[in-house]
Amino acid sequence: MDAVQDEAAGKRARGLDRAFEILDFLRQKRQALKPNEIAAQIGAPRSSVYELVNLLLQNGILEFTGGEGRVYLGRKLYFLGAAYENHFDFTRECEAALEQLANETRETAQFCMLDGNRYTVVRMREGARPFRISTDVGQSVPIPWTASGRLLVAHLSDQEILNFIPAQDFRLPNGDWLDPQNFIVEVRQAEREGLFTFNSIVDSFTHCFAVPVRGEEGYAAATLCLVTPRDDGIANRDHYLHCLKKAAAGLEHAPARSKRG
Amino acid sequence: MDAVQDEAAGKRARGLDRAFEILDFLRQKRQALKPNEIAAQIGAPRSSVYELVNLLLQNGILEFTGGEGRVYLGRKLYFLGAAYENHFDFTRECEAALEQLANETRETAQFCMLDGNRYTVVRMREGARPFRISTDVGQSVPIPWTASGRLLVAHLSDQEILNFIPAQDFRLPNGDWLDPQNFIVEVRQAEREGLFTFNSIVDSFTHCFAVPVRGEEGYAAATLCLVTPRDDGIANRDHYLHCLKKAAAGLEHAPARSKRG
DNA sequence: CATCTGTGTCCAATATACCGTACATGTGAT
DNA sequence: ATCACATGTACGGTATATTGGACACAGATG
Repeated sequence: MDAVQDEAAGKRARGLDRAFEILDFLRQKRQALKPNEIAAQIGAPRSSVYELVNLLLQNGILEFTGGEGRVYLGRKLYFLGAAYENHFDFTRECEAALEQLANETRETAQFCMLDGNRYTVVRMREGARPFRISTDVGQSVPIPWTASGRLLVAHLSDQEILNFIPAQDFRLPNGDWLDPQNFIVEVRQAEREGLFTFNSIVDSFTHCFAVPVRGEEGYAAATLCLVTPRDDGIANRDHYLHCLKKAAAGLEHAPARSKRG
Repeated sequence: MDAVQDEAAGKRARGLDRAFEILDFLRQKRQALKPNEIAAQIGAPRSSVYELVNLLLQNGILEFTGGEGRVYLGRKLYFLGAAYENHFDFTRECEAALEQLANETRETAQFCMLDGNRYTVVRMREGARPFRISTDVGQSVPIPWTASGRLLVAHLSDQEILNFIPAQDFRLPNGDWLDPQNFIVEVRQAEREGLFTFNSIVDSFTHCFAVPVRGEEGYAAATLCLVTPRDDGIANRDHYLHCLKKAAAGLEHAPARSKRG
Protein backbone atom coordinates (compact mmCIF):
# COMPACT_ATOMS: atom_id res chain seq x y z
CA MET A 1 0.00 0.00 0.00
CA ASP A 2 0.85 2.72 1.11
CA ALA A 3 2.70 0.79 3.67
CA VAL A 4 3.98 -1.82 1.33
CA GLN A 5 6.58 -0.04 -0.71
CA ASP A 6 8.48 -3.31 -0.98
CA GLU A 7 11.23 -1.76 -3.03
CA ALA A 8 13.19 -4.93 -3.03
CA ALA A 9 13.79 -7.76 -0.68
CA GLY A 10 16.13 -7.61 2.26
CA LYS A 11 15.24 -4.16 3.55
CA ARG A 12 14.50 -3.42 7.14
CA ALA A 13 11.02 -2.12 7.63
CA ARG A 14 10.30 0.96 9.68
CA GLY A 15 8.55 0.27 12.93
CA LEU A 16 5.86 2.80 12.28
CA ASP A 17 4.92 1.32 8.93
CA ARG A 18 4.99 -2.17 10.34
CA ALA A 19 2.78 -1.07 13.19
CA PHE A 20 0.12 0.36 10.95
CA GLU A 21 0.39 -2.65 8.73
CA ILE A 22 -0.55 -4.70 11.77
CA LEU A 23 -3.46 -2.43 12.60
CA ASP A 24 -4.75 -2.50 9.06
CA PHE A 25 -4.40 -6.24 8.96
CA LEU A 26 -6.46 -6.67 12.09
CA ARG A 27 -9.06 -4.37 10.66
CA GLN A 28 -9.27 -6.46 7.52
CA LYS A 29 -9.49 -9.69 9.47
CA ARG A 30 -12.02 -8.20 11.85
CA GLN A 31 -10.98 -10.54 14.62
CA ALA A 32 -8.44 -10.86 17.38
CA LEU A 33 -5.28 -12.75 16.45
CA LYS A 34 -2.16 -13.97 18.21
CA PRO A 35 1.05 -12.08 17.48
CA ASN A 36 2.40 -15.23 15.96
CA GLU A 37 -0.45 -15.48 13.49
CA ILE A 38 -0.10 -11.84 12.57
CA ALA A 39 3.58 -12.26 11.85
CA ALA A 40 3.00 -15.29 9.69
CA GLN A 41 0.15 -13.79 7.71
CA ILE A 42 1.70 -10.43 6.96
CA GLY A 43 5.09 -11.95 6.34
CA ALA A 44 6.97 -10.04 9.02
CA PRO A 45 9.66 -11.28 11.42
CA ARG A 46 8.11 -12.74 14.52
CA SER A 47 10.42 -10.93 16.88
CA SER A 48 9.53 -7.60 15.35
CA VAL A 49 5.83 -8.25 15.56
CA TYR A 50 6.07 -9.32 19.18
CA GLU A 51 7.96 -6.17 20.05
CA LEU A 52 5.56 -3.90 18.19
CA VAL A 53 2.48 -5.60 19.56
CA ASN A 54 3.75 -5.11 23.07
CA LEU A 55 4.43 -1.45 22.43
CA LEU A 56 0.99 -0.98 20.95
CA LEU A 57 -0.59 -2.78 23.89
CA GLN A 58 1.13 -0.42 26.30
CA ASN A 59 -0.30 2.56 24.44
CA GLY A 60 -3.83 1.20 24.33
CA ILE A 61 -3.69 1.02 20.54
CA LEU A 62 -4.13 -2.73 20.81
CA GLU A 63 -5.95 -4.69 23.49
CA PHE A 64 -5.93 -8.26 24.67
CA THR A 65 -9.22 -9.85 23.79
CA GLY A 66 -10.50 -13.25 22.88
CA GLY A 67 -8.13 -15.00 25.24
CA GLU A 68 -4.99 -17.03 24.50
CA GLY A 69 -3.00 -13.84 24.09
CA ARG A 70 -4.98 -12.71 21.10
CA VAL A 71 -5.00 -8.98 20.39
CA TYR A 72 -7.29 -6.63 18.52
CA LEU A 73 -7.63 -2.92 17.90
CA GLY A 74 -7.76 -0.91 21.11
CA ARG A 75 -9.83 1.74 22.74
CA LYS A 76 -7.38 4.50 21.94
CA LEU A 77 -8.09 4.03 18.27
CA TYR A 78 -11.76 4.48 18.96
CA PHE A 79 -11.04 7.78 20.69
CA LEU A 80 -8.85 9.00 17.87
CA GLY A 81 -11.39 7.98 15.28
CA ALA A 82 -14.14 9.73 17.22
CA ALA A 83 -12.05 12.90 17.24
CA TYR A 84 -11.68 12.69 13.47
CA GLU A 85 -15.37 12.14 13.04
CA ASN A 86 -16.09 15.06 15.30
CA HIS A 87 -13.80 17.37 13.36
CA PHE A 88 -14.95 16.48 9.87
CA ASP A 89 -18.50 16.17 10.96
CA PHE A 90 -20.06 14.31 8.07
CA THR A 91 -21.73 11.58 10.06
CA ARG A 92 -24.99 13.21 10.96
CA GLU A 93 -25.72 14.58 7.50
CA CYS A 94 -24.52 11.35 5.98
CA GLU A 95 -27.00 9.30 7.97
CA ALA A 96 -29.76 11.68 6.94
CA ALA A 97 -28.86 11.29 3.28
CA LEU A 98 -28.85 7.50 3.55
CA GLU A 99 -32.14 7.56 5.38
CA GLN A 100 -33.65 9.68 2.67
CA LEU A 101 -32.32 7.39 -0.05
CA ALA A 102 -33.61 4.33 1.72
CA ASN A 103 -37.08 5.82 2.01
CA GLU A 104 -37.22 6.96 -1.58
CA THR A 105 -35.81 3.86 -3.24
CA ARG A 106 -36.15 0.95 -0.80
CA GLU A 107 -32.75 -0.17 -2.10
CA THR A 108 -29.44 -0.64 -0.33
CA ALA A 109 -27.73 2.75 -0.05
CA GLN A 110 -24.04 3.27 0.75
CA PHE A 111 -21.68 6.10 1.56
CA CYS A 112 -18.20 5.21 0.26
CA MET A 113 -14.69 6.64 0.40
CA LEU A 114 -11.15 5.74 -0.45
CA ASP A 115 -9.16 3.96 2.21
CA GLY A 116 -5.63 4.53 1.01
CA ASN A 117 -5.53 3.01 -2.44
CA ARG A 118 -8.62 0.88 -2.02
CA TYR A 119 -12.34 1.44 -1.68
CA THR A 120 -14.44 1.03 1.43
CA VAL A 121 -18.07 1.34 2.47
CA VAL A 122 -18.17 3.84 5.32
CA ARG A 123 -21.87 3.69 6.14
CA MET A 124 -24.75 1.71 4.76
CA ARG A 125 -28.51 1.39 4.92
CA GLU A 126 -29.80 -2.00 3.93
CA GLY A 127 -32.63 -2.01 1.44
CA ALA A 128 -36.09 -3.48 1.95
CA ARG A 129 -35.26 -6.44 -0.30
CA PRO A 130 -35.83 -9.86 1.14
CA PHE A 131 -32.30 -10.85 0.24
CA ARG A 132 -29.13 -9.11 1.23
CA ILE A 133 -26.95 -7.62 -1.47
CA SER A 134 -24.06 -5.71 -0.10
CA THR A 135 -20.48 -5.60 0.92
CA ASP A 136 -19.66 -5.34 4.60
CA VAL A 137 -19.02 -1.93 6.03
CA GLY A 138 -15.34 -1.29 6.63
CA GLN A 139 -13.91 -3.89 4.28
CA SER A 140 -11.38 -2.63 1.77
CA VAL A 141 -12.13 -3.61 -1.79
CA PRO A 142 -10.11 -3.08 -4.97
CA ILE A 143 -11.11 0.18 -6.61
CA PRO A 144 -11.76 -1.32 -10.07
CA TRP A 145 -14.39 -3.68 -8.68
CA THR A 146 -16.78 -0.87 -7.86
CA ALA A 147 -18.83 1.76 -9.61
CA SER A 148 -17.74 4.34 -7.05
CA GLY A 149 -14.15 3.56 -7.84
CA ARG A 150 -14.53 5.21 -11.23
CA LEU A 151 -15.47 8.48 -9.54
CA LEU A 152 -13.10 8.42 -6.60
CA VAL A 153 -9.94 8.47 -8.74
CA ALA A 154 -11.23 10.80 -11.44
CA HIS A 155 -9.18 13.75 -10.21
CA LEU A 156 -5.94 11.89 -10.98
CA SER A 157 -4.20 11.76 -14.33
CA ASP A 158 -4.21 8.50 -16.27
CA GLN A 159 -0.70 7.73 -15.19
CA GLU A 160 -1.39 8.64 -11.57
CA ILE A 161 -4.35 6.29 -11.56
CA LEU A 162 -2.24 3.40 -12.81
CA ASN A 163 0.43 4.14 -10.22
CA PHE A 164 -2.14 4.52 -7.48
CA ILE A 165 -4.08 1.30 -7.92
CA PRO A 166 -2.18 -1.88 -7.11
CA ALA A 167 -1.76 -3.93 -10.27
CA GLN A 168 -3.32 -7.05 -8.79
CA ASP A 169 -6.49 -5.12 -7.97
CA PHE A 170 -7.41 -5.28 -11.66
CA ARG A 171 -7.96 -8.97 -11.27
CA LEU A 172 -11.62 -9.65 -10.54
CA PRO A 173 -12.82 -12.14 -7.91
CA ASN A 174 -13.74 -14.63 -10.63
CA GLY A 175 -10.21 -14.50 -11.97
CA ASP A 176 -10.95 -12.36 -15.02
CA TRP A 177 -8.58 -9.57 -15.91
CA LEU A 178 -9.89 -6.03 -16.22
CA ASP A 179 -7.94 -4.05 -18.78
CA PRO A 180 -6.58 -0.92 -17.07
CA GLN A 181 -7.04 1.10 -20.26
CA ASN A 182 -10.67 0.13 -20.28
CA PHE A 183 -10.94 1.20 -16.68
CA ILE A 184 -9.44 4.59 -17.49
CA VAL A 185 -11.99 5.11 -20.25
CA GLU A 186 -14.76 4.44 -17.76
CA VAL A 187 -13.18 6.80 -15.25
CA ARG A 188 -13.18 9.63 -17.79
CA GLN A 189 -16.72 8.85 -18.79
CA ALA A 190 -17.82 8.89 -15.17
CA GLU A 191 -16.00 12.17 -14.66
CA ARG A 192 -17.79 13.81 -17.60
CA GLU A 193 -21.24 12.55 -16.68
CA GLY A 194 -20.91 12.99 -12.94
CA LEU A 195 -22.13 9.46 -12.31
CA PHE A 196 -21.37 5.83 -13.05
CA THR A 197 -23.64 2.84 -13.28
CA PHE A 198 -23.05 -0.73 -14.34
CA ASN A 199 -24.00 -4.30 -13.76
CA SER A 200 -21.77 -5.27 -10.89
CA ILE A 201 -18.66 -7.12 -11.93
CA VAL A 202 -18.31 -8.91 -8.61
CA ASP A 203 -21.66 -10.66 -8.81
CA SER A 204 -24.15 -11.50 -11.52
CA PHE A 205 -27.41 -10.13 -10.17
CA THR A 206 -26.93 -6.52 -9.03
CA HIS A 207 -26.81 -3.17 -10.72
CA CYS A 208 -24.81 -0.34 -9.09
CA PHE A 209 -25.34 3.41 -9.19
CA ALA A 210 -22.77 5.89 -7.92
CA VAL A 211 -22.64 9.67 -7.82
CA PRO A 212 -19.86 11.85 -6.38
CA VAL A 213 -20.01 13.89 -3.20
CA ARG A 214 -17.60 16.69 -3.92
CA GLY A 215 -15.39 18.10 -1.17
CA GLU A 216 -14.07 21.60 -0.96
CA GLU A 217 -11.30 20.79 -3.42
CA GLY A 218 -13.93 20.20 -6.08
CA TYR A 219 -13.39 16.52 -6.72
CA ALA A 220 -15.09 13.44 -5.37
CA ALA A 221 -14.26 13.12 -1.67
CA ALA A 222 -16.86 10.36 -1.36
CA THR A 223 -19.69 8.73 -3.24
CA LEU A 224 -23.28 7.81 -2.62
CA CYS A 225 -24.34 4.51 -4.16
CA LEU A 226 -27.31 2.28 -4.64
CA VAL A 227 -26.99 -1.46 -5.06
CA THR A 228 -30.11 -2.95 -6.62
CA PRO A 229 -31.34 -6.09 -8.31
CA ARG A 230 -30.61 -5.75 -12.01
CA ASP A 231 -34.18 -5.50 -13.31
CA ASP A 232 -35.24 -2.98 -10.70
CA GLY A 233 -32.16 -0.91 -11.24
CA ILE A 234 -32.59 -0.72 -14.96
CA ALA A 235 -36.33 -0.09 -14.71
CA ASN A 236 -35.94 2.75 -12.23
CA ARG A 237 -32.69 4.15 -13.53
CA ASP A 238 -33.84 7.75 -13.96
CA HIS A 239 -35.65 7.88 -10.67
CA TYR A 240 -32.75 6.40 -8.74
CA LEU A 241 -30.21 8.73 -10.30
CA HIS A 242 -32.41 11.69 -9.48
CA CYS A 243 -32.62 10.60 -5.85
CA LEU A 244 -28.88 10.06 -5.63
CA LYS A 245 -28.04 13.46 -7.08
CA LYS A 246 -30.45 15.17 -4.77
CA ALA A 247 -28.99 13.42 -1.74
CA ALA A 248 -25.42 14.16 -2.85
CA ALA A 249 -26.26 17.83 -3.33
CA GLY A 250 -27.44 17.93 0.27
CA LEU A 251 -24.05 16.66 1.42
CA GLU A 252 -21.81 18.70 -0.82
CA HIS A 253 -20.72 21.13 1.84
CA ALA A 254 -20.29 18.67 4.62
CA PRO A 255 -17.16 16.57 4.08
CA ALA A 256 -13.88 18.19 5.02
CA ARG A 257 -15.63 20.97 6.83
CA SER A 258 -14.80 21.62 10.44
CA LYS A 259 -17.58 21.59 12.97
CA ARG A 260 -16.12 24.37 15.01
CA GLY A 261 -15.40 26.70 12.13
CA MET B 1 1.13 12.22 29.57
CA ASP B 2 0.44 8.62 29.43
CA ALA B 3 2.93 7.89 26.75
CA VAL B 4 5.57 9.88 28.51
CA GLN B 5 7.51 7.43 30.57
CA ASP B 6 10.31 10.02 30.75
CA GLU B 7 12.65 7.89 32.74
CA ALA B 8 15.23 10.60 32.70
CA ALA B 9 16.27 13.35 30.37
CA GLY B 10 18.55 12.86 27.39
CA LYS B 11 17.02 9.65 26.09
CA ARG B 12 16.08 9.14 22.50
CA ALA B 13 12.39 8.59 22.12
CA ARG B 14 10.97 5.71 20.16
CA GLY B 15 9.32 6.75 16.94
CA LEU B 16 6.16 4.83 17.69
CA ASP B 17 5.68 6.45 21.07
CA ARG B 18 6.41 9.86 19.64
CA ALA B 19 3.92 9.27 16.87
CA PHE B 20 1.11 8.41 19.22
CA GLU B 21 2.07 11.32 21.41
CA ILE B 22 1.48 13.52 18.39
CA LEU B 23 -1.87 11.90 17.68
CA ASP B 24 -3.00 12.22 21.27
CA PHE B 25 -1.88 15.80 21.35
CA LEU B 26 -3.92 16.67 18.27
CA ARG B 27 -6.89 14.95 19.80
CA GLN B 28 -6.57 17.02 22.94
CA LYS B 29 -6.17 20.25 21.00
CA ARG B 30 -9.06 19.31 18.72
CA GLN B 31 -7.63 21.39 15.89
CA ALA B 32 -5.16 21.21 13.06
CA LEU B 33 -1.63 22.37 13.88
CA LYS B 34 1.60 22.91 12.02
CA PRO B 35 4.36 20.41 12.65
CA ASN B 36 6.42 23.22 14.10
CA GLU B 37 3.77 24.04 16.66
CA ILE B 38 3.36 20.40 17.58
CA ALA B 39 7.08 20.03 18.16
CA ALA B 40 7.22 23.13 20.34
CA GLN B 41 4.19 22.24 22.43
CA ILE B 42 5.02 18.62 23.13
CA GLY B 43 8.69 19.40 23.60
CA ALA B 44 10.01 17.14 20.87
CA PRO B 45 12.81 17.77 18.38
CA ARG B 46 11.52 19.58 15.32
CA SER B 47 13.32 17.34 12.89
CA SER B 48 11.79 14.26 14.45
CA VAL B 49 8.30 15.66 14.36
CA TYR B 50 8.64 16.67 10.73
CA GLU B 51 9.77 13.20 9.78
CA LEU B 52 7.04 11.48 11.75
CA VAL B 53 4.34 13.78 10.49
CA ASN B 54 5.36 13.05 6.93
CA LEU B 55 5.29 9.33 7.57
CA LEU B 56 1.87 9.58 9.17
CA LEU B 57 0.59 11.68 6.29
CA GLN B 58 1.72 9.02 3.81
CA ASN B 59 -0.22 6.40 5.73
CA GLY B 60 -3.40 8.46 5.96
CA ILE B 61 -3.10 8.60 9.75
CA LEU B 62 -2.76 12.36 9.48
CA GLU B 63 -4.23 14.68 6.87
CA PHE B 64 -3.52 18.18 5.68
CA THR B 65 -6.37 20.42 6.68
CA GLY B 66 -6.85 24.01 7.66
CA GLY B 67 -4.25 25.27 5.21
CA GLU B 68 -0.73 26.56 5.84
CA GLY B 69 0.55 23.03 6.16
CA ARG B 70 -1.51 22.30 9.22
CA VAL B 71 -2.29 18.66 9.93
CA TYR B 72 -4.96 16.83 11.88
CA LEU B 73 -6.05 13.26 12.51
CA GLY B 74 -6.72 11.36 9.29
CA ARG B 75 -9.33 9.19 7.76
CA LYS B 76 -7.48 5.97 8.48
CA LEU B 77 -7.95 6.56 12.17
CA TYR B 78 -11.66 6.86 11.60
CA PHE B 79 -11.67 3.50 9.87
CA LEU B 80 -9.69 1.85 12.62
CA GLY B 81 -11.88 3.39 15.27
CA ALA B 82 -14.98 2.22 13.46
CA ALA B 83 -13.57 -1.31 13.37
CA TYR B 84 -13.03 -1.18 17.14
CA GLU B 85 -16.53 0.09 17.69
CA ASN B 86 -17.91 -2.60 15.45
CA HIS B 87 -16.07 -5.34 17.31
CA PHE B 88 -16.88 -4.25 20.85
CA ASP B 89 -20.32 -3.27 19.87
CA PHE B 90 -21.37 -1.13 22.79
CA THR B 91 -22.52 1.87 20.81
CA ARG B 92 -26.05 0.92 20.02
CA GLU B 93 -26.94 -0.30 23.49
CA CYS B 94 -25.07 2.60 24.98
CA GLU B 95 -27.16 5.12 23.07
CA ALA B 96 -30.29 3.34 24.17
CA ALA B 97 -29.21 3.51 27.80
CA LEU B 98 -28.45 7.22 27.56
CA GLU B 99 -31.74 7.85 25.81
CA GLN B 100 -33.56 6.05 28.56
CA LEU B 101 -31.73 7.99 31.25
CA ALA B 102 -32.42 11.26 29.52
CA ASN B 103 -36.10 10.51 29.32
CA GLU B 104 -36.38 9.41 32.92
CA THR B 105 -34.33 12.15 34.54
CA ARG B 106 -34.12 15.09 32.09
CA GLU B 107 -30.55 15.47 33.30
CA THR B 108 -27.26 15.26 31.44
CA ALA B 109 -26.28 11.61 31.10
CA GLN B 110 -22.82 10.35 30.19
CA PHE B 111 -21.09 7.12 29.31
CA CYS B 112 -17.46 7.28 30.49
CA MET B 113 -14.33 5.17 30.25
CA LEU B 114 -10.64 5.33 30.99
CA ASP B 115 -8.41 6.71 28.28
CA GLY B 116 -5.03 5.42 29.34
CA ASN B 117 -4.52 6.85 32.81
CA ARG B 118 -7.13 9.56 32.51
CA TYR B 119 -10.90 9.76 32.27
CA THR B 120 -12.97 10.62 29.24
CA VAL B 121 -16.61 11.05 28.30
CA VAL B 122 -17.29 8.66 25.45
CA ARG B 123 -20.89 9.54 24.72
CA MET B 124 -23.30 12.05 26.21
CA ARG B 125 -26.93 13.10 26.16
CA GLU B 126 -27.47 16.69 27.17
CA GLY B 127 -30.15 17.27 29.75
CA ALA B 128 -33.26 19.39 29.35
CA ARG B 129 -31.79 22.11 31.57
CA PRO B 130 -31.71 25.58 30.13
CA PHE B 131 -28.02 25.82 30.93
CA ARG B 132 -25.33 23.50 29.86
CA ILE B 133 -23.37 21.60 32.47
CA SER B 134 -20.95 19.15 31.03
CA THR B 135 -17.50 18.33 29.90
CA ASP B 136 -16.88 17.95 26.21
CA VAL B 137 -16.97 14.49 24.77
CA GLY B 138 -13.52 13.13 24.04
CA GLN B 139 -11.51 15.36 26.34
CA SER B 140 -9.22 13.60 28.78
CA VAL B 141 -9.66 14.66 32.38
CA PRO B 142 -7.69 13.70 35.49
CA ILE B 143 -9.29 10.70 37.15
CA PRO B 144 -9.52 12.26 40.64
CA TRP B 145 -11.66 15.13 39.35
CA THR B 146 -14.59 12.87 38.59
CA ALA B 147 -17.08 10.68 40.39
CA SER B 148 -16.62 7.97 37.79
CA GLY B 149 -12.91 8.00 38.46
CA ARG B 150 -13.53 6.43 41.86
CA LEU B 151 -15.16 3.45 40.19
CA LEU B 152 -12.91 3.03 37.18
CA VAL B 153 -9.77 2.32 39.21
CA ALA B 154 -11.42 0.28 41.95
CA HIS B 155 -10.06 -3.02 40.65
CA LEU B 156 -6.49 -1.88 41.34
CA SER B 157 -4.67 -2.12 44.64
CA ASP B 158 -3.95 1.06 46.56
CA GLN B 159 -0.38 1.11 45.38
CA GLU B 160 -1.35 0.39 41.79
CA ILE B 161 -3.77 3.29 41.87
CA LEU B 162 -1.08 5.67 43.05
CA ASN B 163 1.30 4.43 40.39
CA PHE B 164 -1.36 4.60 37.72
CA ILE B 165 -2.59 8.14 38.24
CA PRO B 166 -0.10 10.89 37.37
CA ALA B 167 0.82 12.78 40.53
CA GLN B 168 -0.12 16.17 39.10
CA ASP B 169 -3.65 14.95 38.39
CA PHE B 170 -4.40 15.23 42.10
CA ARG B 171 -4.19 18.99 41.74
CA LEU B 172 -7.66 20.38 41.10
CA PRO B 173 -8.39 23.07 38.52
CA ASN B 174 -8.71 25.68 41.27
CA GLY B 175 -5.23 24.84 42.51
CA ASP B 176 -6.32 22.87 45.56
CA TRP B 177 -4.53 19.65 46.37
CA LEU B 178 -6.54 16.45 46.73
CA ASP B 179 -4.97 14.07 49.23
CA PRO B 180 -4.32 10.75 47.47
CA GLN B 181 -5.10 8.84 50.65
CA ASN B 182 -8.46 10.51 50.80
CA PHE B 183 -9.04 9.56 47.20
CA ILE B 184 -8.22 5.94 47.97
CA VAL B 185 -10.75 5.93 50.79
CA GLU B 186 -13.39 7.17 48.39
CA VAL B 187 -12.42 4.55 45.83
CA ARG B 188 -12.91 1.75 48.36
CA GLN B 189 -16.18 3.22 49.50
CA ALA B 190 -17.37 3.45 45.89
CA GLU B 191 -16.27 -0.13 45.33
CA ARG B 192 -18.26 -1.39 48.32
CA GLU B 193 -21.41 0.55 47.52
CA GLY B 194 -21.29 0.08 43.77
CA LEU B 195 -21.80 3.78 43.19
CA PHE B 196 -20.30 7.16 43.90
CA THR B 197 -21.92 10.57 44.20
CA PHE B 198 -20.56 13.94 45.24
CA ASN B 199 -20.79 17.64 44.70
CA SER B 200 -18.48 18.18 41.76
CA ILE B 201 -15.03 19.35 42.72
CA VAL B 202 -14.42 21.05 39.39
CA ASP B 203 -17.34 23.45 39.70
CA SER B 204 -19.54 24.75 42.48
CA PHE B 205 -23.04 24.06 41.24
CA THR B 206 -23.35 20.45 40.07
CA HIS B 207 -23.86 17.11 41.74
CA CYS B 208 -22.54 13.98 40.05
CA PHE B 209 -23.80 10.39 40.17
CA ALA B 210 -21.82 7.47 38.82
CA VAL B 211 -22.46 3.72 38.69
CA PRO B 212 -20.24 1.05 37.18
CA VAL B 213 -20.88 -0.89 34.00
CA ARG B 214 -19.07 -4.14 34.63
CA GLY B 215 -17.28 -5.93 31.83
CA GLU B 216 -16.71 -9.63 31.56
CA GLU B 217 -13.74 -9.40 33.91
CA GLY B 218 -16.13 -8.31 36.65
CA TYR B 219 -14.80 -4.83 37.30
CA ALA B 220 -15.90 -1.46 36.00
CA ALA B 221 -15.16 -1.29 32.29
CA ALA B 222 -17.12 1.94 32.06
CA THR B 223 -19.53 4.07 34.04
CA LEU B 224 -22.87 5.71 33.54
CA CYS B 225 -23.20 9.16 35.09
CA LEU B 226 -25.65 11.93 35.68
CA VAL B 227 -24.57 15.54 36.09
CA THR B 228 -27.27 17.61 37.74
CA PRO B 229 -27.79 20.92 39.48
CA ARG B 230 -27.03 20.39 43.18
CA ASP B 231 -30.52 20.86 44.56
CA ASP B 232 -32.15 18.63 41.98
CA GLY B 233 -29.53 15.99 42.40
CA ILE B 234 -29.88 15.85 46.15
CA ALA B 235 -33.68 16.00 46.02
CA ASN B 236 -33.96 13.16 43.51
CA ARG B 237 -31.04 11.11 44.71
CA ASP B 238 -32.86 7.81 45.17
CA HIS B 239 -34.77 8.09 41.94
CA TYR B 240 -31.68 8.98 39.94
CA LEU B 241 -29.62 6.16 41.41
CA HIS B 242 -32.40 3.72 40.66
CA CYS B 243 -32.49 4.86 37.03
CA LEU B 244 -28.72 4.63 36.71
CA LYS B 245 -28.55 1.12 38.11
CA LYS B 246 -31.32 -0.05 35.88
CA ALA B 247 -29.62 1.39 32.81
CA ALA B 248 -26.25 -0.05 33.81
CA ALA B 249 -27.80 -3.47 34.30
CA GLY B 250 -29.09 -3.29 30.75
CA LEU B 251 -25.54 -2.74 29.51
CA GLU B 252 -23.71 -5.21 31.65
CA HIS B 253 -23.25 -7.83 28.98
CA ALA B 254 -22.36 -5.49 26.17
CA PRO B 255 -18.85 -4.09 26.60
CA ALA B 256 -16.02 -6.36 25.58
CA ARG B 257 -18.34 -8.71 23.82
CA SER B 258 -17.80 -9.45 20.19
CA LYS B 259 -20.61 -8.81 17.76
CA ARG B 260 -19.84 -11.78 15.62
CA GLY B 261 -19.36 -13.99 18.49
C1' DC C 1 19.21 48.95 7.58
C1' DA C 2 19.74 45.13 11.18
C1' DT C 3 17.36 41.89 14.09
C1' DC C 4 14.23 38.58 15.59
C1' DT C 5 10.84 34.90 15.19
C1' DG C 6 8.40 31.28 12.70
C1' DT C 7 8.83 28.05 9.25
C1' DG C 8 10.69 24.18 6.61
C1' DT C 9 14.86 21.46 4.75
C1' DC C 10 19.18 19.07 4.94
C1' DC C 11 22.95 16.50 7.04
C1' DA C 12 26.11 13.77 9.75
C1' DA C 13 26.83 11.24 14.30
C1' DT C 14 25.57 7.65 17.21
C1' DA C 15 22.25 5.34 20.12
C1' DT C 16 19.24 1.81 19.13
C1' DA C 17 15.43 -0.57 16.69
C1' DC C 18 14.89 -4.32 13.85
C1' DC C 19 15.77 -8.80 12.87
C1' DG C 20 17.98 -13.49 12.69
C1' DT C 21 18.72 -16.98 15.57
C1' DA C 22 18.67 -19.83 19.47
C1' DC C 23 16.12 -21.37 23.40
C1' DA C 24 12.04 -22.97 26.26
C1' DT C 25 7.63 -24.72 26.46
C1' DG C 26 3.28 -27.28 25.38
C1' DT C 27 0.55 -30.25 22.41
C1' DG C 28 -0.54 -33.66 19.40
C1' DA C 29 0.70 -37.25 16.11
C1' DT C 30 3.31 -41.33 15.07
C1' DA D 1 10.08 -41.76 22.68
C1' DT D 2 10.58 -39.04 18.91
C1' DC D 3 9.15 -35.76 15.78
C1' DA D 4 6.60 -31.77 14.12
C1' DC D 5 4.54 -27.59 14.97
C1' DA D 6 2.77 -23.51 17.37
C1' DT D 7 3.80 -20.22 20.70
C1' DG D 8 6.46 -17.02 23.43
C1' DT D 9 11.08 -15.22 25.19
C1' DA D 10 15.99 -13.73 25.12
C1' DC D 11 20.01 -11.73 23.02
C1' DG D 12 23.62 -9.64 20.04
C1' DG D 13 25.04 -7.33 15.43
C1' DT D 14 24.36 -3.97 12.34
C1' DA D 15 21.62 -1.06 9.43
C1' DT D 16 19.32 3.02 10.39
C1' DA D 17 16.13 6.10 12.88
C1' DT D 18 16.44 9.87 15.87
C1' DT D 19 18.36 14.00 16.84
C1' DG D 20 20.98 18.56 17.30
C1' DG D 21 22.46 21.93 14.68
C1' DA D 22 23.31 24.40 10.38
C1' DC D 23 21.05 26.63 6.62
C1' DA D 24 17.51 29.20 3.86
C1' DC D 25 13.69 32.16 3.63
C1' DA D 26 9.87 35.26 4.76
C1' DG D 27 7.58 38.62 7.59
C1' DA D 28 7.48 41.60 11.32
C1' DT D 29 9.67 45.03 14.15
C1' DG D 30 12.69 48.73 15.46
